Amino acid sequence: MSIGIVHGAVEAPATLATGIYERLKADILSAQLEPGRKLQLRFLMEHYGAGQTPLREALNRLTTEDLVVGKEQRGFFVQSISLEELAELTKTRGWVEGTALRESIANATPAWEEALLVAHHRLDRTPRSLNPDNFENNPEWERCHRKFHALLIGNCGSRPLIAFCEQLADRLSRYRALSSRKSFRVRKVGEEHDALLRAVLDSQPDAAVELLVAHYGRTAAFIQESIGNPT
Amino acid sequence: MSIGIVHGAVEAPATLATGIYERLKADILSAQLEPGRKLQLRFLMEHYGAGQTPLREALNRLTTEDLVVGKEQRGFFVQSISLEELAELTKTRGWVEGTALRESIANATPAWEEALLVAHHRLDRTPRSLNPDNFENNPEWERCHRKFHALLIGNCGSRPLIAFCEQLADRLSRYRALSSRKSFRVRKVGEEHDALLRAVLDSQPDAAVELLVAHYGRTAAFIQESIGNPT
DNA sequence: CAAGCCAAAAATTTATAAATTCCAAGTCAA
DNA sequence: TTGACTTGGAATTTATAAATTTTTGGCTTG
Repeated sequence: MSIGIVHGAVEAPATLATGIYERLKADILSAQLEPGRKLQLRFLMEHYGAGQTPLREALNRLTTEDLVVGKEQRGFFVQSISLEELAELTKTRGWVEGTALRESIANATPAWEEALLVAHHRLDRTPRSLNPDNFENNPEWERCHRKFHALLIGNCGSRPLIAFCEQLADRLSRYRALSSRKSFRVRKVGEEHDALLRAVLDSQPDAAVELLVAHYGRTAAFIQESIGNPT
Repeated sequence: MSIGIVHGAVEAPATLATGIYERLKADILSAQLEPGRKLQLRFLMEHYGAGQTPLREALNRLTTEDLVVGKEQRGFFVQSISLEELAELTKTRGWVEGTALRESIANATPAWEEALLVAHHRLDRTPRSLNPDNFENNPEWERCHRKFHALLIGNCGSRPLIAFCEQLADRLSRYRALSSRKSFRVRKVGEEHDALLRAVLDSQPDAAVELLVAHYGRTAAFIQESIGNPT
């Protein structure tokens, strides 16, 4: 999910199909298109203002990413969610990002450590909520958070692994979006990031991986609770 | 790359697009469509006997799997290969299948161990070459081999991880196809599989993972040699 | 009440049109 | 004369509109 920013301006996608793809993906990840929903072409054409071909292409790409399921001859649906999948994704993310983080630390360079430090600083500075009283999700914080985590594993030296981690993060972000829609309570994660950063900069892979896995585990438990108990 | 066999008959894909997708994927993996080749719609339409839309859908799916690259407004190309990617894929496969195998062993059940035993037996029984004198790749052996390796990691309890392993195996199979095209020498892998099976059945995860990683490492070295030195 | 048929809706595919890129020939300046 | 830059047309990709299947849900009929 790369954000195409060039000199402050959003780079226009060269083709309609990729534009639709990005918008559709964003709408699914933010759960504006809710899990299980049927994606009828007529509706999509009207909603996104495009013909069938670009839509069909976008849907096919998302199918490979498991965000959309295509039942043959019966149309496309937003992939449905389940507590089981949440657990499976979290478990897998822990394993995979664990090895990626270990490799990243093993390959550590000053430049990487400094980038990590900066990303953490920015994350720390960015307010979690747009509104100090009522929680209102701050997309800028989301970006910083994502960037920080991407950087943690980004030094592992395997582009396929990084891409897989991104995919897992995408699939999990849908659960987070649903959670924050139901519950206005917010978990404090600042300390967890602090400890993680310290372990990484101190070259303590075992501790770092343990902290990372625990971090994801707590997020999953939090989400599970807020989704399981409808408010 | 699931082979759709039901009661001995190949299940016909419900839609043209998925049929094309499977054929195109097979042709890319077997390197009949060579790396870097431009995939012109006119040629594909003629060659696969289909319209543009199903082809376009297939290409878009393959794009997400990194088997095809789509340059915007400039068409589609078979993903090119490089020794660098070979190394990266091999390394990643070792890491990921390593953790998957560990989990599989941790979750071991009698049924799984027996399935593994059977798969190994079948692999052992199937001749590597169709022709005893000159090497001629036996697709049945390929299937058995793949099945054995899939089973090894298939008990890990994470469908996303299994899917990722399959994708890595797909991307690597292209290199193997190119290698066996250039060199008629064949590596003996029977003993490696034997040792691997024994370590798994003896519940020795460390040894098993080491054997698996070494197995993939040797395969990569073999391929690298035969591709690097054109015969 | 179940099975089968018919009409409407929806997905898939083909055919047509529009937009973009590519290539080569030609022009101009150095 | 050479090299870089433009220009026109052909080829190709992308998008829209129309046609073809396939499914679905209701209705009739046994």
